[in-house]
This record gives sequence, C-alpha cells and structure tokens, in this order.
Amino acid sequence: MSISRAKQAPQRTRDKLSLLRSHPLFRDLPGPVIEHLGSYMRTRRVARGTTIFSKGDPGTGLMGVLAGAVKVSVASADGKDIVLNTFREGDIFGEIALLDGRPRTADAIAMADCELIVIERRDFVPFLGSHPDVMLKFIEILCSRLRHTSEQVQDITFLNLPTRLAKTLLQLTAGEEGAQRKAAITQREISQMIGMSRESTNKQLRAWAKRGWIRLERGGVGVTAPDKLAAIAAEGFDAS
Amino acid sequence: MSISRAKQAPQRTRDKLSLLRSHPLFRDLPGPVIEHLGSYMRTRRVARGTTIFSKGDPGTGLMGVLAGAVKVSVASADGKDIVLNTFREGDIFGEIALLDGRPRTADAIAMADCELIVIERRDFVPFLGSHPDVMLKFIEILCSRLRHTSEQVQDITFLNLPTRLAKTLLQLTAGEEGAQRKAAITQREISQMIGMSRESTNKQLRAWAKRGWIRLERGGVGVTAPDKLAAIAAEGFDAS
DNA sequence: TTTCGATGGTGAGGCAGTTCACACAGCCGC
DNA sequence: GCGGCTGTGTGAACTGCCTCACCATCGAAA
Repeated sequence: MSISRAKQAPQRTRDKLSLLRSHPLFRDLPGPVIEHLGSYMRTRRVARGTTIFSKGDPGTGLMGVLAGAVKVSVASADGKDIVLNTFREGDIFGEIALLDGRPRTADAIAMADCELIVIERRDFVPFLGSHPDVMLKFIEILCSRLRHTSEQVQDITFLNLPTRLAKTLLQLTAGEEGAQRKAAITQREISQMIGMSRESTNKQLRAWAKRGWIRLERGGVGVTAPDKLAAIAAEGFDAS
Repeated sequence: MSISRAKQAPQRTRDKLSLLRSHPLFRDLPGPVIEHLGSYMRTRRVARGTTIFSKGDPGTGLMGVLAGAVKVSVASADGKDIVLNTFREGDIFGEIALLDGRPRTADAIAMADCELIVIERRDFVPFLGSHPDVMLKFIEILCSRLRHTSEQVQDITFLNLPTRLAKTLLQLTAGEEGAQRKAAITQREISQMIGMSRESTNKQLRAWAKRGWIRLERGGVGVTAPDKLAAIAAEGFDAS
C-alpha cells in the first residue's frame, strides 16, 4: 500500500515506435514515415536526479518520455529553484529549442529513473519542413504550453499558498481516481512547483494530514479527500 | 519637452498593406498573396481604455497594431490585474486563439488610442494551411512568447520590487536611447506589469526620482540614469 | 464653472511567508 | 552496521509587501 519508490527500475511499457504510433503528434502519419523517424531516434536511460539538459545548452533536439518523469526548472542566483513544467510517460518536451534553434532556457532533470527518446534537431527540422501537418500539431502544443505558463503567472500572482498547493496536489494525482490518488514526489519538489519555501509547504501539508485530507509518506503524498482540496482550490482560501 | 499624452489622435504612420509588406511574418510572400490577405483585413480604431477583446470570448482572429499600444491582462476575482504582455506599433497579438481556436484566456485593452487590423480566423486558417512558411514564422513567434512568459514566471518568483521595476522601466524606454528615454504609462499600469501594488510601486518610483535617476510626470516616466537602473536590475538589489 | 473620475502621494499597521536554526528519521553505499 | 545524505518536522524571529485610509491634483465632461 505504500507509494511506489521513484528509485525503482523504470518499466519499459512501450518502445520507441509504439510511442510514435500512439502519440497525437505522429499517429496520423503513414507507417513508412514513422519508421523513418524512428531510425533517427536514440533512446537514453537516465537515473533519478540526472540533469538531462541545462540552461544555456545549445538545443540539440526533441525529447520524449518513454518511462519515468521529468521536471523542467530554473535556478535563481541564490540557489532557489522553480519548476516550470513536469512531464511523464507519453509526453514530449524540449520542443522550444528544437523549433527555434536557440539555447535552452531551463534545466531538465529526471524526477525518477527515466527512459527517454531523443531526436536531433538536424534530423528533425528537415522532416518538419516537408510535413506541414506535423507543424500544425506543434503549433497546438506550443499554444497549450503558452496557456499553461500564463496560468502559472496568474496562479503565482493571485493565489496564496494553500490554494496553489491544493491545486497542485489535485493535478499531481489526477488520472488516479478512486481511493488510490497518490503521487511519488518530495515535498521540496512540491514547494518548487508552487514557488514557495519548503518549510511553509511542509506546514500546510501537515495541517491537512492532521485533518485526514491527505496522507504523507517519505517521498510521496496521497490525497484522501479530493473534494476538500478542490474546495480550497476554488474558493481561494482555507474555509475548513 | 513633456511626455506626449496618450490621448492624442493616433498617427497613421503606415497603412495595412505596408504593415504586411514590412512585417517579418509576411514580407517574404509574393505581392499578389499579400494583396489577397489585405483584402481580408479590416481596420478598427479604438480609444484608449477600450476593451478590444475579453477573456472567454471566442477567438475570432489575429490582431495587428498599426498605431498605439495594447496591453493583454487578466483580472483576479478581487479586482486585481496583471499584465501578461504589451504590444506596440508593428506587433501582432491574439495569435493563440487564432491558431488553436479556443477561447481567449485574457483581456486586451488599448493603452492609448489605437488603430488595429483584424484578420478573421475563418479567412486566415485556410490561408495558413497552404503556407507552411508562414506556419514556421508563427512557430517562431510562439516560441518567443513562451520564452517571454517563462521569464515572467522567473522574475515574479525570484526578483523583488526594485529589481522588477528597474527592469520594466528599461524595457519600456528601450529603443529611445539618448537623453529622451521616456514612456507614456500610468503608475497603476506599471504596477500591474510587475505584479505589485500601486502604492509600493509609487514609493519606489519616488525614491528614484528623488535621487534624480528618473523623472515623473502625470501619465509618464522618463529614465535619466539608465545605468543606475541597469545595475539594480542586474544585482537584484538596490545597491545605491 | 463645477463636478467628478482618474491619477499620484503618503503613512500606519498587519500578516503571509521567509529565513534560520535546529532535530530526527529512513535509506544507501561501503 | 556505520557514516552520511536526503527527506521531513518545527518554532522563533524577521520582513517585504499589502491593505487601508486618507488627501491633492489634473483633466475632461457636464
């Protein structure tokens, strides 16, 4: 019943080609094109904590998550971190540097042991030029990223700690409806996602755990009363 | 010598077709195509303070600024506003809703009397489908928007009031090098751009005005010591 | 000319969240 | 089985910024 440890060996639930075939970006492409693309892809296994790429790196290519989870974050001068986005199995990331060829503006770090696929820019850009339908898919992705990031700006400026935390916990455990809504994540990572200090985050989590709304374990959180958290996320304050 | 009032009639410095011909998005297109596009465009004059579109509106199309300035902002439940982006002559905006067809996620408001061009989505999307080179340009725009917005996230989480204010003042007055670095903007709008209260913003501005680094007028700011502000923007604190 | 909304200016007081200083538990590698 | 690192728990002190409550001024509209 305990939250599965992130340090487990990643399960290879799907291979390169099956990711391509099932991914919305590529699934409408004819079979030979997919195999062609697949021949350009490398896979890369990284352990939890590994830096996949760093801010300032030349953007070498597009990354996809076969297994595991990745966070994209930036560090401030005095060592604080803020998480801009997280990606899990089936997601792709790093498309900005892929598309505009400029240096990466953030770090990507494995939150768990991961298996990734990589397509180099020099291979992908020519392909893209001859596939306007794929360009359209990328435009959609960029638009949704933009909507996500501006929502983050709003959350940071308008919402207080409990509200942001409730919202984030629900997002983290979404897709696991039922009694088993849990996420394998450290409290420090949660605090970086909501842009607050680890200490403040911990205190709020404890308060909710004491009320029985969530369960805390080392390296994980389980949400037992999603309705309570949803109320806080909606109301903007802790109307317990 | 005073800062020009925003309420002046907008100067029509360029017409629709000349905007198209000189804009990076379209300037590589053949003449007939530009004229074709031009036939789909309407122009729209709006007075300062006018809401150009609102959050939740169906995204009807792409907007371009022929003259004036526009801010894109969102309001919180309790009446606070945060500015996500500003646009001036030659810029285009509203491309997210244009491209993905979903509702607008923010309000657009004229910061000065404006002359705008509008291209309807129903006219533009078919055109886009047959012009992959324009799609690529849009991809570039989206990427730069994304870089801008994530920088905003970083600024909000890492920087304090003086730093953000200095940075914003420099940006507002960039492009006007020399003795005449000034911007026509209210202090309330500045405070919304940096995500701080009007009062705090005013106090910091006054402090700098007292030191002679900036000049304050009703509805405008002039930067007289850009180097001092640049130092604050870089150091992250007010090392006067 | 009067009125009224929008803009700018200012101080007192409060509070959400940070910072710092710890303590303690699990887990990993050797 | 022993360090050492990572993750968690907790309180006290501090502080940057907000909120509130004003007032003054300007410009435009009535």
